[in-house]
Amino acid sequence: MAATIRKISEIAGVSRGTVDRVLNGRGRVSEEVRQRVFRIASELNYTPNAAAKALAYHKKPAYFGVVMPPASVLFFNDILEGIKAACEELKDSGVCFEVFNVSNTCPDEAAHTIHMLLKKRASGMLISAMDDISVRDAIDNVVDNGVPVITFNSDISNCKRLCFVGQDLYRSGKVAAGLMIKLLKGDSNVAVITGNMNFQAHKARVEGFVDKISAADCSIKVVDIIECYDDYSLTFTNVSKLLENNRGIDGIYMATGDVRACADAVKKFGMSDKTRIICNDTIPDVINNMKIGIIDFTLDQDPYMQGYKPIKLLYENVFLGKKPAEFNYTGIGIKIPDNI
Amino acid sequence: MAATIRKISEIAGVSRGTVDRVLNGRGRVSEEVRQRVFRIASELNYTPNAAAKALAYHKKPAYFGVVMPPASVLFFNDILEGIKAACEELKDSGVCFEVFNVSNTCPDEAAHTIHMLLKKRASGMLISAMDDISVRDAIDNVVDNGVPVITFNSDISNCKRLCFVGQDLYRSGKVAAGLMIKLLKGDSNVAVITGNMNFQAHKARVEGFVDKISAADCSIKVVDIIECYDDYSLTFTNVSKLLENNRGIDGIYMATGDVRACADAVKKFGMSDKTRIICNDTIPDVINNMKIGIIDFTLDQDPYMQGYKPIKLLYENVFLGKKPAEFNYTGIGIKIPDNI
DNA sequence: ATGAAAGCGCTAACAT
DNA sequence: ATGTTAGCGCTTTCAT
Repeated sequence: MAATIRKISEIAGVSRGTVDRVLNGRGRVSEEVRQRVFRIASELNYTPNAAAKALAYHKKPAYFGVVMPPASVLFFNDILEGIKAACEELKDSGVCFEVFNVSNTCPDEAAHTIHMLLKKRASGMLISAMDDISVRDAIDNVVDNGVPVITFNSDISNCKRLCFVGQDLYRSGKVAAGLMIKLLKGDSNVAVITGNMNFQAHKARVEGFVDKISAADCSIKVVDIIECYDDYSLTFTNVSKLLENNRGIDGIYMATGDVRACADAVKKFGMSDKTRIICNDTIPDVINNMKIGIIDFTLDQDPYMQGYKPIKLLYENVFLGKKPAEFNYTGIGIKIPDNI
Repeated sequence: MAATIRKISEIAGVSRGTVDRVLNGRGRVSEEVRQRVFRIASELNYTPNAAAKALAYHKKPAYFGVVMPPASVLFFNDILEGIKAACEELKDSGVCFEVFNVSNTCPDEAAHTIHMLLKKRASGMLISAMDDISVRDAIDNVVDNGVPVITFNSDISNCKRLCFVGQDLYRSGKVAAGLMIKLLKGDSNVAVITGNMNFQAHKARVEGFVDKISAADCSIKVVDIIECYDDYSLTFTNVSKLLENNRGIDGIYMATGDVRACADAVKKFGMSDKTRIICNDTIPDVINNMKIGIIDFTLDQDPYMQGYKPIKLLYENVFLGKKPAEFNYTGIGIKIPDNI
């Protein structure tokens, strides 16, 4: 029989209310009783009963905030699906989540929302925002106030968040390389397009790709790594340069950037049969270009799970005291039109 | 505010006990009251509070049975992981699951266990067994007694089960074809190995593969479809025949069967560079053969989800009255060593 | 600083 | 056939 607050209170010779105060850090308990209760709880391997807690919180559910970009950033549509599904599952669990869409280019907006949520006495937060100092400071402030924070999709470096849920970017680059190796036989040249190598997130996939190609027993050469800063025309121009005059580019890995621009350039030069392209994420533009044979594979990062999992982890942490792993990587899915 | 049994009872002018009897079909209620209660419940859009239900069932949880092959069938290891995870999540939800491992070759054993579970008054069952008449009859008997059944991993045809969780085999064959098309350029010949074309489950993938190849604008010919009945030596012999004398086989699709036998034959003839192989499932033998370059891709059917999902669906159906979709297909994952 | 008790929505046992 | 009531484990409010 699992331990309960009642059992602990009987053993400790105090009331259930006191045990509740100790275990939930509500203060107003003598140090001696506090220690005794903690000791007994740990000896009995106490974990709170989720159903009882949920029922007790029924009238006034614990409040959580989710801070993320608007769904107009297409990719976040699927993340939102996961969030909704998790909330639905937890609807009788005594918790309630509110989503705040903030700009994904102006970090101050995120920081501001985070401060607001702390004021509103949120019991926890889920955050997907730019890796900026203002966001980092806001998060650290929240955590210092005893409120846990989980980052998802894109991590915030060196902050006090509880954990991160998202893709292992380096590994994703390796998968892309593994695929490229299967597609290209014999001596071949590939180019890599990314956003900005000064951003760790834009660099990681490139490194994974290059490392895997170097380590593999294959005759592929990475002939170019081009930063296009997520810009359409810059990408179009650069890819066009790669393809024109038949310079012998056999494959392109779009690590980060505007896939449509790349596809358009390939179409313009009629190189779709000669040039193998691997990119990321499963959004309409990519799907369409895969269907017409411009793009060979896209790597999916399971956005649904990137929404679903953080909600569950935050709930489990706050309500059940579970400690998540620091990094919760979502699967790296290889997609062609048939298995989307 | 969500409707509760109390609110319904007040509107209907009956006691909460009576409402409980109606909504849970415990009988001993007049037809007139029954109808009134149902009408009010539906008008208020009533759904039971999961936490309250869980707490009430705390002392005597509802009992569910899981009937499936032993974990010595390697593939079921991962399914069991999913089952365990789901059970852990539901541990305070007033339900309890017991797993029964039965032979996957002798269907009577499964049927017998199913009957036993009905006698033990199980509130629901999860079943993965041979598609045999004895199992079908046992399931129908259980369902006729008002106990829901969900099949998983392999479906039981034409039975009264609530739903199925597992792979869309036909679609899986199409994905294999999609990959083969990417791997083979120019005129090429592929062979398909399966178990027994009289079994719908062994036939479906082959059909998906062949249909996709036919529909695609490619110059691949399916030159042979060979039944090997999951037998090692038969598979080894047949694959050897395909490869010896350099008969121009460029690809092999192992739809169903002994992958190790196929890999061994390819090794024997030293054709690993020339012959592209696509198979199914992510088990040690397959992983090892992918790492050494014998197998190019394997298609994963997300066994973890095939264990996790049925548990959740059964719980949600019995406890929360949710109707699942009839077919719950798990993802078709394309795997190479880098993304396992 | 600590205790006592009501209540969250549902079930089950008992009473009528 | 229907009503009444005592829990399930936890939180919260009110006393002391």
